[in-house]
Amino acid sequence: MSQETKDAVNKILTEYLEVNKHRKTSERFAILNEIYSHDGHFDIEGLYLMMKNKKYRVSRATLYNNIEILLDAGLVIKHQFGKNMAQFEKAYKYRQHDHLICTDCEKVFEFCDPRIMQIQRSTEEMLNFKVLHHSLNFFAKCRQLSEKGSCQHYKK
Amino acid sequence: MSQETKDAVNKILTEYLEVNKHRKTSERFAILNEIYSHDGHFDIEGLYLMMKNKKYRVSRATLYNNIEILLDAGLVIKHQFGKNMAQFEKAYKYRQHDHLICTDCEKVFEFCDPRIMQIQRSTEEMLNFKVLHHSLNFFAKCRQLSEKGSCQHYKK
DNA sequence: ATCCCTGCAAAGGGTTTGCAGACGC
DNA sequence: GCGTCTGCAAACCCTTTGCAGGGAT
Repeated sequence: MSQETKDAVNKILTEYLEVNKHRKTSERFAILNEIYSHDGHFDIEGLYLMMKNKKYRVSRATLYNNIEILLDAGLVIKHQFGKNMAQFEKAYKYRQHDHLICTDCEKVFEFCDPRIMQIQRSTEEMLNFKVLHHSLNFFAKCRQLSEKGSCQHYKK
Repeated sequence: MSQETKDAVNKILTEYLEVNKHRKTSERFAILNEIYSHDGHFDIEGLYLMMKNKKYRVSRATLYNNIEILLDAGLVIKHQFGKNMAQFEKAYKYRQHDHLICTDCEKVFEFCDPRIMQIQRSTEEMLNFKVLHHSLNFFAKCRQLSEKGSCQHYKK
């Protein structure tokens, strides 16, 4: 992740905190920067461990509290891929995309289809809502599994 | 829900249990019939209370166990609308549809758009998967709230 | 008669909460 | 200095699990 992007998200967070009269604590910026140092999805426990490994002193409670702020600031997106555990990913300058989850190995693939925005516009008009964000997930079986009897992309 | 539909889903469950060598217990059919006696979404706790109120003797563990069977039999669909609690709805002869969740009052609206199937087909080809099911949710703000300062459709 | 399925209660795991101390403002 | 934010641990809630008894085959 470029320094340019990190500067941009730090600025967005600063402004968000000022506008909403929240304090600019070091933890808040540390969490944001940790998130923007990695690609892909993460969960709270993983984020906690990553920061702990770097000798960063953060509590799980602070992560839970601040992920809400980052969600509200539009810097992070939350997903529920069918498990009880929430997963997140960074949102800034990350192209709009959706997910396909392998029902066999649970690996998550991304894809992008502009037609989802057309559906969104139609739905907004039909129901008289303003859509803030969406979540489209396909749960699918790998064709290699169907054809060869085993899934070729097991997680980890 | 018509008797015709109830007969049909009971038959589907019977065949599913026979094919998969599971026992045809009275609880399984009672749960199925309870689910098909209501419209809209439900969670396990709600289903438990509904059956308990009818003096039906079922345990939560049995509900959790058997909702898995109903999911696998294609008679029920599972949703995770961003809460930690899973929500379900009946699947048989219920037209394909997706959901818009009001970010203000959390009420869930349904809509139907055939273009989602086009996206599904494209994604299947691109990633070489066979999609089993999908989930599309729009999280949106009610225009009445934006314009009038209050949401007009509070839950319950 | 076998052994899968059920009910009950306890355990599990992710998330939230309460509170004392720390620190942004 | 005031009031919010943090860290810690306990509480919470939904879900899963273990086990003994019961019912389907």
